[in-house]
Amino acid sequence: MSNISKEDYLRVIYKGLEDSEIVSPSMVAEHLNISNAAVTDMLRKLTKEKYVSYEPYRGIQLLQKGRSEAIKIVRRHRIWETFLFKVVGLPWYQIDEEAENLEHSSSDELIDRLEMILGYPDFDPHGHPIPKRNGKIPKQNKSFPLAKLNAGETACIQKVNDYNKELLKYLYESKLMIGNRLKVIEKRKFDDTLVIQIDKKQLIISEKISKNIFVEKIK
Amino acid sequence: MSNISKEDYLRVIYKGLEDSEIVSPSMVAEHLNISNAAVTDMLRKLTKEKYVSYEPYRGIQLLQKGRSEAIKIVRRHRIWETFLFKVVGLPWYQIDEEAENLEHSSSDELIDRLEMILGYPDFDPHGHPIPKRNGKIPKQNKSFPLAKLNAGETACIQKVNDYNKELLKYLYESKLMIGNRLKVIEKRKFDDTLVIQIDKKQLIISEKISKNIFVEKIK
DNA sequence: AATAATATTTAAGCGCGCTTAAATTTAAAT
DNA sequence: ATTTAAATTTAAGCGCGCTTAAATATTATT
Repeated sequence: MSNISKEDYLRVIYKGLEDSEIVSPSMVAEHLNISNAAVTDMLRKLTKEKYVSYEPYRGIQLLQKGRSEAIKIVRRHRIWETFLFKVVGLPWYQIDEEAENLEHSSSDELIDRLEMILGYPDFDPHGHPIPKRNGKIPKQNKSFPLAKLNAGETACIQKVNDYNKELLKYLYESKLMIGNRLKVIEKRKFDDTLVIQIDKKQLIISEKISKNIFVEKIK
Repeated sequence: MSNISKEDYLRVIYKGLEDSEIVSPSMVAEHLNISNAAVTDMLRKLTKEKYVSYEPYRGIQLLQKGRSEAIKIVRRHRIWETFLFKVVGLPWYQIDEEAENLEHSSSDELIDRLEMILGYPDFDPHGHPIPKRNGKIPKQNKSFPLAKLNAGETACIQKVNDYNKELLKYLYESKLMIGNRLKVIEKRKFDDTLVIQIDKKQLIISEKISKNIFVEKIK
């Protein structure tokens, strides 16, 4: 991988904060595939320039400047993902990778046009909200990892983590996609492996996968 | 401007060779807005890696490796330009700038899909041929700069140089676009300023502009 | 409370693509 | 042929984002 920019750091930090309270340097390093030392370096710069605040072992926080910058980048990323999926027709599991490259090379005007062509969508193909031009973020129902569902419960897939292409490919092939409904048949005590029913087929899902799928309960 | 890559150098060299026999380091420097010394540096690398051959004051030549690489980049660039114009709807004078950024961030698969969506066009919106996936380049009729046309002659605009956004904007506003027909009413001896007729209106065009417009004679 | 494991920072260094200023080469003009 | 102008290269240096290895700080374990 070539050069990682400030934008990548901010995106990863922002996405990290979407899921968990605390985002540590090592998490960032892992997502960007770089060394911890590199993250320390960049955090110093981002701190100096008031993008983030940071205390060792207490996690990274986005300051106003960093948050609004990150939202712009996430907006670009998710609009590209949606466009690549709906208009260009790239496969569901490939759009994240491609958008990651394009997001750094697009003017605001281009992004706005893509958004218009798409009809101002609220969510991207992986179920994540697309920030609006003014920074507003579409609201989503409360959701939780599929891993926490119990036997007998039914739910609907709201979003999935797109950290890993292989995971996405697996989900795609198993039809574990946004909006689909599923039911937990069995939850194995020891390793939290789930047996679920989706689309009239049964599927066995490890905890490593199910924790990346976020669902809403169905009343 | 941030970092210029090998790809930019190769694209500029290739495009330079489309128009003139000799491409010098200083021409490259000017087009990329960097110093001559930077070009010297990069030429050393490109020569060492067998992309180009080069003799001072005799111009830069593309070797096989460099030529095929350059063709790929030009292909990406021109497909993006066409897509941005026809599908996204960005203005004619803005697509070059935008494509210059996107061309470095696109997989071959993405480019191939865009090309398919466009219906495998032979030429981009500025009239330049789009190399095919296999490297083949659509043939064009012989053309020459509008500046060389004489009073009374009629011609058709085949392509325009897209080096400069302001130039393109001017051409756009004057309807000096691809395929349009024009007639030279008068050619002023001293400075080669042209008076032309296009679309029933008369236009006065300096030599600095007319040398960037390439036309075909109409029989 | 002492020790082990983990997270983070520091230090030194590297490759890249750029810069400016000075030196050199080639081409053009007289 | 000599001078002048223009193009090119060399030299020194810089900022960036990365690396690895070693040092240090925090948290977890016993």
